Amino acid sequence: MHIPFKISVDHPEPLYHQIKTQLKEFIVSGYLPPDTQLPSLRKLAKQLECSVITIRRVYDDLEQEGLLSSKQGKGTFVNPELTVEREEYTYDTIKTALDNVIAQCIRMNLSKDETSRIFNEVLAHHFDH
Amino acid sequence: MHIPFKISVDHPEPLYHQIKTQLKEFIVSGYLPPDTQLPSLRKLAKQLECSVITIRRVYDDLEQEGLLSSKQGKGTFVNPELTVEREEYTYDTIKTALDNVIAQCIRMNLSKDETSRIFNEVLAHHFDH
DNA sequence: GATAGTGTGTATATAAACATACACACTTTG
DNA sequence: CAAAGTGTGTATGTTTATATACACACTATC
Repeated sequence: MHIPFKISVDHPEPLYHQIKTQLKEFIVSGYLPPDTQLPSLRKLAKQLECSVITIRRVYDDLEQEGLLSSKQGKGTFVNPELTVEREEYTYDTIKTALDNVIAQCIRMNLSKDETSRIFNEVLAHHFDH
Repeated sequence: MHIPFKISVDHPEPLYHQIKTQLKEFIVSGYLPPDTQLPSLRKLAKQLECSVITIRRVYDDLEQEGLLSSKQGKGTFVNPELTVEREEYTYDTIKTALDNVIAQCIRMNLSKDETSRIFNEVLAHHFDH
């Protein structure tokens, strides 16, 4: 299957971290429900144009955190017994991200109204098409 | 002088990049106007609890980009001849940041209304106190 | 003029991120 | 059953980020 990752090598954040964060979001949101089979290490590495080790790091980390379950010869699945506080995780994640952006706006002397204007512009662009 | 950097070692982004980005924002916004003297390498390294090399990298990079001007024995200053398209830079920077957060919201299946609600909550918290 | 403080040049070292490669054990497919 | 595909173990190597250290040239202060 193809997962719509949005990865950038120009991003200052390490690749493995970008992939891990997004994969986690797909899982927690329910986009990838429990028992869903993920692409193999080699397939995802190829899709995202990176090495198998990088993907392996992501899958290992998320297995440690209980989100994934891997079996040799079979593949890697979203943990069937996964239970997450979806709303809490979602809220905390987005709140933290917005906190950082708004701190950025303040550093750049952007007014509250300007901030809202840009936000609503970007929001409309993402949702109304 | 003391600059209100917001740096986190837990952040997945390299230190030098966090510092560079924020310093650039302070300059472009006018918070640090042209001809302002910045803290010395050693002072800022001490303030931010990192090595001189890291700060040097930031100052060197921003000097390459024309935002800073360094002179041996004197110090580092915001380039007196700095001209930036403040509004364009500000808009592009914030738009990109919000683009990424809203992509995150979509990955997590957050609705448009929920997204707006959290945004306005965080915005109020930053501006109304 | 001596001292303190400034940036600049340079070196060594460690840790993290990532690539490439090989081999093995296990499972699935034809 | 052989081949293809899966995760697991392991190794080597390169690049990036960062730390620590030293020395030098220049400027400012007392």
